[in-house]
Amino acid sequence: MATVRRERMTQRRIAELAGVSQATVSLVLNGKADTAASRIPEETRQRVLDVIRETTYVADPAARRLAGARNKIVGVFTYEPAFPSESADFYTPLLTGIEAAAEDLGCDLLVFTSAPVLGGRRRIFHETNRLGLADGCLLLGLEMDTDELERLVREGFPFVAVGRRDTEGVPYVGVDYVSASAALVRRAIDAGHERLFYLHLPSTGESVLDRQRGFRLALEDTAVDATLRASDGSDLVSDWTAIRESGATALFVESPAVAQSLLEIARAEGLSVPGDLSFVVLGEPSRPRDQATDFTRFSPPRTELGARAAQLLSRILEDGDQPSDEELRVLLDCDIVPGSTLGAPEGRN
Amino acid sequence: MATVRRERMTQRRIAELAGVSQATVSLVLNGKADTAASRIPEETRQRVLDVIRETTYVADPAARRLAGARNKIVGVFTYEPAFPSESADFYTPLLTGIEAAAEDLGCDLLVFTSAPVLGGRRRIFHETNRLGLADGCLLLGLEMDTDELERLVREGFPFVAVGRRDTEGVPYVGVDYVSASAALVRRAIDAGHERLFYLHLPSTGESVLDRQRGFRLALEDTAVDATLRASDGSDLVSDWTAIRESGATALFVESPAVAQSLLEIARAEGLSVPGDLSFVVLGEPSRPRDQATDFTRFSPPRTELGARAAQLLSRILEDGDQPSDEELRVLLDCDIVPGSTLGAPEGRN
DNA sequence: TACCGGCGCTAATACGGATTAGCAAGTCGC
DNA sequence: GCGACTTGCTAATCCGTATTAGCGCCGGTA
Repeated sequence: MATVRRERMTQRRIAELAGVSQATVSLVLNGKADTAASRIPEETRQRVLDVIRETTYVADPAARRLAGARNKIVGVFTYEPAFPSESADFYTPLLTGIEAAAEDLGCDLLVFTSAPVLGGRRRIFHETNRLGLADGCLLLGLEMDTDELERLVREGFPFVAVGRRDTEGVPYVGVDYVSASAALVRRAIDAGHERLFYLHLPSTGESVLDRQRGFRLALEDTAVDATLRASDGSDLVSDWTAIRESGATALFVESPAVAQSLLEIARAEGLSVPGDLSFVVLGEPSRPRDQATDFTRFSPPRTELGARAAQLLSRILEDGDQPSDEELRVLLDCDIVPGSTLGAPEGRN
Repeated sequence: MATVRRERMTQRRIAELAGVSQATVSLVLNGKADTAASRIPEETRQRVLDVIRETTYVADPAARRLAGARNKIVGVFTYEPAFPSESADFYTPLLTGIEAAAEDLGCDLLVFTSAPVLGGRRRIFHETNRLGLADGCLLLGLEMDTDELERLVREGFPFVAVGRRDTEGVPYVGVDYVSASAALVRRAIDAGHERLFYLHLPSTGESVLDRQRGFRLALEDTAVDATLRASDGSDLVSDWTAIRESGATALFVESPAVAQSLLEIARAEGLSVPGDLSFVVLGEPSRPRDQATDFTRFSPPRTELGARAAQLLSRILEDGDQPSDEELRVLLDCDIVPGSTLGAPEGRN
């Protein structure tokens, strides 16, 4: 026999029922200790709270937001759709961390799936963007639009990028790909390789550039020879030709999928791995198919990345102590996975 | 030399810049053809639009929402955390479909990660629930709280459950587990099995009960003997004992993980599958480990499930024609995967 | 000339909650 | 007995947008 109440509960109705004013209800709910709220006696407070409990009233978040209050809503913007299988393995661990942190912090996640694709990439700022509903925002993606980042900084909208960003004033939690890449290159050099080849992605995203930086860094002050080549994996045959012509004994590949394909080509040609050719993957294992081989590689702590980013954003949103400049730009260490595709060169050529 | 504008762009400022009133700006942006908006001449409209473009103004979603407009925000409530690996394989396909549909519909997703766990399960209604921010909500989970569903119905909050629900007035998109389960049982019977065993989950969730219903349905008017037993998989030894004592030649198991474990036990005891014992899984393949075996099973169209649910919700939210009662309660067909674990009984006992 | 209707717009208000200034009544001090 | 202070609350305002009633003006009509 439940009465159908079509009208929403509001503070005004709560106030009527409790015999107080709307302001009092609001004060009971949000009042800081040092304001008028402190002057509301326990008895009144309880009366209001009782009514709220009976009516199961909850404040309208839009109204709160409009009035300038925080809502504990964290925006999540992904530069590509997050769930489809192509990108799922990239985003899922991040989202796992973000979700866990959000749950911990009592935040909801607003996923901006509606962002339209313009110029081949999703845009944050578009005519119906709903960024403003969130208290702040997490940005995920291999590459991000510099203009948009700058605009966010300029407008003072609180956000944290997942992945290191060059853009000034952008808070981020990233992975130290420079060190991790350099460490892997040094392993190869230590194993005796003198001629390396790096097949990297054509992107100019920070993480891609960082890997190249690390790669070059490890070569400094050595006599080791290296060839770099950009490839999107669409013409593996010519990639493979270039690799063989370089005479490299150790092949670094950024894309795990490409690495797997090249490995299959190598084996098909009768090469032994790592005897004739060592493989090192400077990318993140993703789809199961690419995990068929236990590549020598690194393993970025993606779940932690997501969680740390969410926590950083939450700190930025807090009223209290603001993170220092260093705390706003965090790099996490990347584990090295020894794998089985890096060995000493057999040096028969 | 970007001037630091701390203040947000508003319609009022746009109005000043364009030399019109705030109302005009709003009308230009949202005006329906049959209202005052139709009387704004093209010239003025363009002047306003120009300013909007220059300033890259976007409306504050909170204010829009407060003023009664739709926000194109679809709430997503999961009864368990959605991303962690235990449940990822259940939720991910659903979310894939939901995300795709949401993108298509221009909606954002509000994931209620903050819902606190009370009494072993997440609660929709809690002191700080932000359901109201979304236009409507999708509910995901194996089991849902009937009281909460009833309350949603009573309050007239638009929502769609993923999975069939018994609760009256609940719109859902579910899977026809009854038919799919019955079909698998009939296959077993057709293969010559006369003694079946069904190890089902102890849950009383609709999908779990539907499988039992389908199981029993296929037995009607047959002489086939069947044993049902609830198990949460924590005591496989006694489960196994019960199975063997029943003399069943075909074993139906709801949990893929439990099925895999039992299969290993069976093989360890020297039983051949499906020769000595057929296995049929009445559950959804989830973790990779459980996909080690090509079980005879069904395969619910989970991605489609998510997409259809999102689309249904969107229709409910539309102003136009409301879905009929039948359209509010959709059951999708479930594919049967022949697999390799169901065969004719060798009947040597 | 007085009236009517359409045009182009604006003033005013509603939405629900946060916040501040301040009112009325009581208490205290002297 | 009067001011000062405290207590317990409320009125009023603001947030940014959507929407409706309606104003002033103009051309046309009777």
